[in-house]
Amino acid sequence: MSQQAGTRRRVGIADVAARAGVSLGTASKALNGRGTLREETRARVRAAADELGFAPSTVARSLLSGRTFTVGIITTDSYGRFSIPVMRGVEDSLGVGEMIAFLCDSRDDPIREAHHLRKLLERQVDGIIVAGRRTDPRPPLSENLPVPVVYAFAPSNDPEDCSVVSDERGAARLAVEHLVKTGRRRIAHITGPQSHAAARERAAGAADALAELGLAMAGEPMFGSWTETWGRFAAAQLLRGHPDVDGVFCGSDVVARGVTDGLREAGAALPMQVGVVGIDNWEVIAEAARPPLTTVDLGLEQLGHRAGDLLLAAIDGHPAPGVHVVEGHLVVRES
Amino acid sequence: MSQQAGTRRRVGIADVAARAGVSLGTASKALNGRGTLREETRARVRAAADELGFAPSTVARSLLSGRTFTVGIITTDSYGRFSIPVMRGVEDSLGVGEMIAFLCDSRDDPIREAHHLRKLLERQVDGIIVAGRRTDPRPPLSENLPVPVVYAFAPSNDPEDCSVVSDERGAARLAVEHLVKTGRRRIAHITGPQSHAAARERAAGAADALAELGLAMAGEPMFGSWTETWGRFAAAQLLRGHPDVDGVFCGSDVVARGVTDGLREAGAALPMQVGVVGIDNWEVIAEAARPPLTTVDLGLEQLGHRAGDLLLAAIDGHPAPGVHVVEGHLVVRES
DNA sequence: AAACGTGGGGAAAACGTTTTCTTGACGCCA
DNA sequence: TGGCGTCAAGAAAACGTTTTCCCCACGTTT
Repeated sequence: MSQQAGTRRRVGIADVAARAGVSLGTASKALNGRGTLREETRARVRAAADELGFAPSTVARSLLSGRTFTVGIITTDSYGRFSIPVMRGVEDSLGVGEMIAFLCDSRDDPIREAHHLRKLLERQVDGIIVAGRRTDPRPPLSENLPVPVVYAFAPSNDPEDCSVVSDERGAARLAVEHLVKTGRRRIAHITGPQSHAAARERAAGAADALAELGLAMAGEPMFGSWTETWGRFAAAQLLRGHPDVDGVFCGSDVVARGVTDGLREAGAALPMQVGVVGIDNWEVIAEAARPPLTTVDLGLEQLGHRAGDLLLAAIDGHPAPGVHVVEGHLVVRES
Repeated sequence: MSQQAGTRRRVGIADVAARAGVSLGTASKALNGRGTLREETRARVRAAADELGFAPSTVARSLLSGRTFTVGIITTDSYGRFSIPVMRGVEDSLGVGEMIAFLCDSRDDPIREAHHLRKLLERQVDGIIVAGRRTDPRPPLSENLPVPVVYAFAPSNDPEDCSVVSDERGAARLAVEHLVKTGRRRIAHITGPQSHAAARERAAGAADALAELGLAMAGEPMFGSWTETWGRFAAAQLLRGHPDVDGVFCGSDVVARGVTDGLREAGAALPMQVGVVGIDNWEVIAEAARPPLTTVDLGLEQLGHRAGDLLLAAIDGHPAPGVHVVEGHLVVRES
């Protein structure tokens, strides 16, 4: 139990072998369940390992096997609302395979990204996940990498790469269908900047869903920014142009929150007169809104989990190139 | 340039040596600037390495040196508002030392934490950073670890450990002083649950600062929860009990945002009649408030950076046990 | 001219595992 | 009784570096 006072050397498998009175190789086999050994011998080795608190060096093991059981996660926004749940899902998925992840924050800087990539390859990671903060497609990491790569949230613009994305159009459809189901008929759309693929996709999805239900959107989609300020402003403007609007689908929870405030302060009764639905399920925003926001959860954690699973499969030699879509789900609150 | 079509083996230093016509050891010395070699030889080896795209295997290097140039970050809330900037700072600090971090999310579960710890030690990390999501002291990771540990944000309750914390009382002081400087005299405090050390410390700091300025707090500190709903409710109640209040220091931006809404809707003119200051500088909250929130930034990224620096120093044999405090700074907006 | 120092570079050990190959003992069958 | 198959375990190679030790050739000094 007690450590020798002097140099505290790492206890290696050689120490275990010596204590159990067997050779080095035998100890290895005993601990890994390989080879043919007497059960009594195995037990003796295991006991010795326990007594010494032996933990095998992953480094030595990696050197031999060429596998490190590590992956790299390169994220463009560590701060982000989006990459965090994705990372959480990834970690969850990797954990079952006894893998562990290196975290690299590229901060949207290609130079930092290249630097991180080099570091990861030097460390011989078994695979890499690239998590973006916007849904817009991004250029691939590099050509001819020696390890598999999975793009999460922000897909690669090479369709041969493996990407996992959220179902933006489906999310818009869920939101619109909820509004219609709750009796809304004159539905407007207030969202973020048109330069963002997410805003465009959600607008298109909403238009499609409305059309299929035989409805027309109340006015054109209102593109602006992902801010509450824009939501408030747009809501007031909307009410002036379309006083009879009874539903607003917003491109994000932040916008939706601004919209609820804008509508309420312009005299609309929420949720009776106008229903509002957002996207993101960002709880600190959605729950504090008045009324608390009904919203679509994009399932980012599942997305990350899926990305991890796909990467593990690719590492095991079963790559699944192409774009994989993860569905979201509606979270009904009071708006 | 072009790869041989067959097995794509990793290019090792042996390949470089062969190409440069020198021995393995010489190649190593040339690339690492060790030993005494002719400059011409060094250049030849470097050229060969470049042509082959040689990248040394960190794994092999680690095996020999016993150092891996990796650290583990164990965080109790990957989702979190708090650990993210901390991690960002840590990564920043480590990057200059060519180190890289493993990310482990313990989700506040001691079992997961122990599991992650084991994984990290197996991988022979050079050090560990533990990042919490609350400022309350936490039990140390484990006794007698073979690597240095630095606690960030949530300190260890063993004062012999190395912890880095934010200056909660100082932050409260900054907020109160700002209110006083802008002419407020009847200042109240609305904050989160008394069970949180952060709420208690900030309240104590505010009381101290007011006392030093010869003022008394308007009423007792109002403890509640870290929500907007509580902020709104408390603001209305405050105005009933102390109609002449002209400043509110809030324990967080979320609470402060609720307070601004509550005050405004109770008829107070902001920021003329009542000044409000928060803590956190959570931009999405603070900037969307009306008026945009003046708040104290706790300097979490610097905190993380500091933690990284301290860990690197400890790894280099210069530990600095004890509690290290990082100062925040005021961010003046319009409230 | 012999001894010595030094610059330049090679050979081999070391790190801690896993895995393959080999060896020895024993039992069974002819 | 001899040969063969099998079970158990040891010996050694392998992974890709770094580093120590050693050697050789050359120039300098006495």
